[in-house]
Amino acid sequence: MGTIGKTLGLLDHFSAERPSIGLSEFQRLTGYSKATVHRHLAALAEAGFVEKDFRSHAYRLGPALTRLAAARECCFTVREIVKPHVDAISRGVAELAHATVIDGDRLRSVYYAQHHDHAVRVQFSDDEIIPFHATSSGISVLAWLDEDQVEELLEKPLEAMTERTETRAEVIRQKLRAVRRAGYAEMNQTREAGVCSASIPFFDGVERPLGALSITFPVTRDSAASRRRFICALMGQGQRITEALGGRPPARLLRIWQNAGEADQDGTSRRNA
Amino acid sequence: MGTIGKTLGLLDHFSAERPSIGLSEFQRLTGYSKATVHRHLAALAEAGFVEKDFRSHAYRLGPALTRLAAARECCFTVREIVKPHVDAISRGVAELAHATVIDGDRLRSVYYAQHHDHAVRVQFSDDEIIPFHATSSGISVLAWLDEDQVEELLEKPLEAMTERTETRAEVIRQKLRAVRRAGYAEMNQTREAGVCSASIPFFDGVERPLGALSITFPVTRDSAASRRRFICALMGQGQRITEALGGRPPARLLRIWQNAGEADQDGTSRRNA
DNA sequence: TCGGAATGGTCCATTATTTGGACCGATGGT
DNA sequence: ACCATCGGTCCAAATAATGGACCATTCCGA
Repeated sequence: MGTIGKTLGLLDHFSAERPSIGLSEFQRLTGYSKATVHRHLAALAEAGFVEKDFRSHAYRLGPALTRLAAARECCFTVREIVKPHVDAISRGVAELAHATVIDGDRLRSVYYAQHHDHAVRVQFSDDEIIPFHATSSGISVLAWLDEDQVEELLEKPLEAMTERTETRAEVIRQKLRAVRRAGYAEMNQTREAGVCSASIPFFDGVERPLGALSITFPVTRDSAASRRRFICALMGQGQRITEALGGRPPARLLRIWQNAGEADQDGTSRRNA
Repeated sequence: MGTIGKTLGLLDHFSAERPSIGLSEFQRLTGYSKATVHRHLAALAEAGFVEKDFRSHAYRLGPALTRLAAARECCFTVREIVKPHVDAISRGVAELAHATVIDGDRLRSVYYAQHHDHAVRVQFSDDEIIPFHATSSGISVLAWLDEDQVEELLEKPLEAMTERTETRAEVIRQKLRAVRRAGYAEMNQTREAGVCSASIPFFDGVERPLGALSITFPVTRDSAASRRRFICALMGQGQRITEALGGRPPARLLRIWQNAGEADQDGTSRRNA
């Protein structure tokens, strides 16, 4: 790795938990000599990527990052970032895939890709209301949201959108625990009769859920095998879509996804043998 | 300048207006050889600071920036960034200084610093309503806001908070033009009887106004000389506070501030001579 | 009050990396 | 079919990065 890589690597040692780092601490974290670390930090500081704390003590992330991130966001909306991943999912499983983001007390659709292989397919329009409690997207997001925020949302009365919609907060809390363990959420006709869905969440840079990626399909195509395919496809994109958004999934979730992927590999090879 | 500085310098060529740049274009922009530019971009891409467009064409800002910016924002609120600048202003002019940010259709106070030199001083509390049309902060922000957003705000009925509050949209539009030319806004008892204020806006990374920095003082201390002092102090912090926030003021405003600063220098030296 | 062990920071000869011109294949316009 | 331009690669020469020794300051316990 070249000098540039090393220097930029320094920035990765900052996080929400470790917002400022001193010279010696950096030396220990990186293994480079003090002089090297100091020169790298000086160069980063020169460009505004880090800044020194008041009495030239510890270093922390600098304003240039905010500026550049704003420039990126400005011409590169969530929709565009998410698009290729939604398209990939949709192509992969030949069903409706869509991405939603948190917008106050509900989710907002940012992009969806319809697939045209099936005569029977789920219709979808952009301006539909997507409540947390009645959709797999919502549940997969809630599962990784701050407990306080979850409670705030569950306190309000929950609308029963179909006869299968769960409206009891305690049952939903239980579901969230199961979803956290499973690494994905699936729902069967809780929002609209005849429609099932499966979802995984995606995250921002500090492991907060931003929204969800989901597959929506008619109940007539629901089976153990198809659900397995859908969930596998979602998990395959999970890490990629979060990274594309500049985010980082919780390590715990990442492990679940990876284990699931390996288990599936094994299954596939056995079937092929 | 070392290698690192050159590499990071590449990122500065991206902006809202030029969101993606090809290899040859970079070569022209920087003057470096194609090989050099390519290697720098490859290193940046490796670290996620830029990403290549679909068919390995142009480069654009990468997800790592979003991630790091989020980490920075997470432990480093606007309040903390703004604080030293507000304190500096307050100390410098011995008056109440405060910073506000846009919050929907009004401003929200994020920090203020009271000064205790005067027996008579403006009282201020955190939860006051700060409407755009009746405050210098609001006017200075409006002056640099999207025309569409300005119109949206001026369409609503404007409350007369004192007998001097301007409520005619057309007169306010006129005022905004004057404020854009002047580089600052000042108001005399338009929000509260006996209270004057002067403000300058600060900006995000793509030249959108975020909020304003202002000095608020009793009308009894209003004079041409004091106003001049206040405005001079504000303009002196203008660029710094925006940069600390990771932002960039419009070039046009920057020129106005610099010219004003130089003019004042001249004035001072003449007075001292 | 003192001394030791942290801390942040600098210097310089050695070392390893960066540099840019020449060169290659691909693409697109005329 | 041509030429211009694009992104990308290679390698000897030029240059910048490296880290151990060293210094000043601060902090902490005796």
